[in-house]
Amino acid sequence: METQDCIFFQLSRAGRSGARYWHKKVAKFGLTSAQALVLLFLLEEDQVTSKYLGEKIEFDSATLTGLIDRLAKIGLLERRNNPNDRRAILVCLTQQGHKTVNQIKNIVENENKAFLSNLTKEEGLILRSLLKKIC
Amino acid sequence: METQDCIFFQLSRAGRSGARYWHKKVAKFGLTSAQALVLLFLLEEDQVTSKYLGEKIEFDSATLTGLIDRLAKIGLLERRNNPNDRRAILVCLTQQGHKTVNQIKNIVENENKAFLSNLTKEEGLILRSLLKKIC
DNA sequence: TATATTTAAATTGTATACAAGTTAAATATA
DNA sequence: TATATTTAACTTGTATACAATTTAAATATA
Repeated sequence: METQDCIFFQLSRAGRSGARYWHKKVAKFGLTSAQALVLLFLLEEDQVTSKYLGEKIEFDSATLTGLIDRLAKIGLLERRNNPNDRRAILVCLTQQGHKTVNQIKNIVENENKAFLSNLTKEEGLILRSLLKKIC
Repeated sequence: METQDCIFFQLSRAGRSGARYWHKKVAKFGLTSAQALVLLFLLEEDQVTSKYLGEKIEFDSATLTGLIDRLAKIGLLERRNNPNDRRAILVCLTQQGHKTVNQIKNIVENENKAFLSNLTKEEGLILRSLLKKIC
């Protein structure tokens, strides 16, 4: 088997390729690709614990702590106390965070299409379903 | 569009999932997932420049410098002078490197199959061809 | 030939990514 | 209730990942 055909190589390369592409699109907002994804998830479900968010997007708790730190530092979200559990935090979009993520929301669908422009619509759907199946 | 269906998220997640899985399999050799991939490429084409290797596997030159450093430090490869170009190096497997990468070679195909066990053989082929198309 | 430009690696700095361990609070159990 | 266990987030340390810069050597051009 050629190493070029090794699935671990192919998935790693595709993940990096997507992240580089996406980063170029969100850099204008001062964001990394991972940060932009976190914000998009928070637009769907705000005021969630770090634990919940990490399970949703499959981010390690250590990774998420750093991500939240940096997004808080630039004023896009904030940690709030969780009244139900003093160990936990609530990750909340700020007003500025809402503004920024709405702009990202406006481009994400088109950038998905652009990134997959080498595929037909059907191929795009198949790719997504296969990726879901293996994760 | 749900963020779960964003291709940048899906590719990032799949890449991380594959890397975690592969790392578990090569950790017994004291290797990370990226290191094991680099060694597999060197098994196919040894004594190549860092530049060439980076283009082949789409690794940044800075990333590769570090990877080569660490693989050299544990004795699996070495930098040699390139007689044709004194700026360049030649990345070469050591005897120990050959020994280790041959053991990895023995497991990589089965681990590919195991990782993709949720897919049929056809689906696996389709996934690979779609990933190739977008990279 | 002398100078300018380009190029291969390495370096620096920031951000994931994740294993392992810590801390404080919640929950289970004696 | 007192103690043990579990849990959420954070911390620490190592390894990618990559943009930007530096260094030294190769190549192009005046």
